[in-house]
Amino acid sequence: MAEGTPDTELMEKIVNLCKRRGFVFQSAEIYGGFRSAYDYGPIGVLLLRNVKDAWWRTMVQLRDDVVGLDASILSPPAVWEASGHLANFTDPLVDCRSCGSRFREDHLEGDACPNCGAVGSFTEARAFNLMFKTHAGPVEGSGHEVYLRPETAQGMFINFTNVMNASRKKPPFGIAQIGKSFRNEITPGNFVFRTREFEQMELEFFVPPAEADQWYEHWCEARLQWYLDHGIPTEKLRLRPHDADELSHYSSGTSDVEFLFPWGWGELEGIANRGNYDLTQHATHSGERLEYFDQTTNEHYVPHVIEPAAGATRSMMAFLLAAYDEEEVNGETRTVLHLHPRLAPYKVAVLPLSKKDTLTPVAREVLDLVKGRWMADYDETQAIGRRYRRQDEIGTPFCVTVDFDTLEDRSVTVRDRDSMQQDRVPIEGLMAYLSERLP
RNA sequence: GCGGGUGUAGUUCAAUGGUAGAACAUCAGCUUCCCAAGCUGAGAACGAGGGUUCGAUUCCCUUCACCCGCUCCA
Repeated sequence: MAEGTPDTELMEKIVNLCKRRGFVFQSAEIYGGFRSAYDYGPIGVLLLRNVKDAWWRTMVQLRDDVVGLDASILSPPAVWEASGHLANFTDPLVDCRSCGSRFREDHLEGDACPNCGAVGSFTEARAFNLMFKTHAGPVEGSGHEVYLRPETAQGMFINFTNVMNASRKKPPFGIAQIGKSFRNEITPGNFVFRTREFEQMELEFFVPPAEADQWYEHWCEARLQWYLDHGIPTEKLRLRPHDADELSHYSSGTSDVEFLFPWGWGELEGIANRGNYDLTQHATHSGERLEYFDQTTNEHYVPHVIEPAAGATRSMMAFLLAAYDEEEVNGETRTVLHLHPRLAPYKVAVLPLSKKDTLTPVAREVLDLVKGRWMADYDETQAIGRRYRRQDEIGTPFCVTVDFDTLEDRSVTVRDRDSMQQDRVPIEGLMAYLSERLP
């Protein structure tokens, strides 16, 4: 597929699969649907959770210099005044009175409408703030306004000293958070790629100012590698440094991790060198000192921040797209998700060869054995081949089949999703067999 | 929000101003059944609201949603 040519066929297949098998549903579908909101079904919630768990494992569990946080979604205006979001997180929009087209004022060059060519036809610019505003308490009015956070990052900044004191960490160290954020996007779209309610996986990594550049490089490499390690092929992934005129108001350097979606390259994650902007802003506005005192040099300093900020929901979509495959098997098409085992919704499916009562007790015994350790599915309806296909379609790495020989030899057939190879394994050795092959 | 397109079972498609068909999928039954097998049977749809009409899934209006552009950035 040539770059820039939308592969709508693949997109439709993924959207259908999501609906059919229970990954993703349109929100409020029975009421005609609610724009830009999606519900994650029985399989989708597992996949999304596995993406988040994989991130947390890499970023928190396996590091001794990162701790976690779960900050509130509702927050007072002061936070967003300090962060700059009230002033800067807006799009100045103008309409052309002549043809009705709408543009961002800061993207226009000159006074003539790019659409119809009318000169001087623009309305006054209206500031469109992307933050959702609501009211706390019983009285609606100014003074009771609160915002839904448009990013999780500010939670880490305003808890900087709390976390540092409680965890006894010192720079370089990071605070990680996974959670929902909300942006009143003018134009959501591309399925779950851009939605008004979405989930982020963010790290704020606080470093001595002199080390900022090297940590920025570190995180760019580390984050790119994370996607490769979890199954995104190298030709569909790239790191793209921002041009100077693309940089956010706070950033002195930003690179995006981008995935080649069916409609073109799209951002999965932004890694930003934010300098000391955030801590300085909050220190100024709150009057609190947000600094670190280095005992070895006897100096106070405001740490610089490197921020890898990833989208959980759009990453999930990227993993789905990358894993999707159709293979010819005996003249039939096999739809299979080659998901990384860590991300697969179910790790194991237990399939009694026949629905006959004689096999059910053993099959249940095997299921009970496995499900204490891994998410497992159980399927006994219709032909065995069909059941293999069902599991292939949702990316289950291993199918365990209980047959009539099992009653005699206490062994089961374990079938590998990718190679379609089968091994005969004693039930007593099944957990050890699977442990060698599953995370 | 603007321009263009599209809304019919779970999915993909038919047909029609007068009782909406199919395929695949799903469910039940039969089959000692290891790669979407076969046979029998079942459930299941005109996005929502209004109008025109004796009668609207079909024509008109409104609305909601999706897709393609403008835009956006996790």
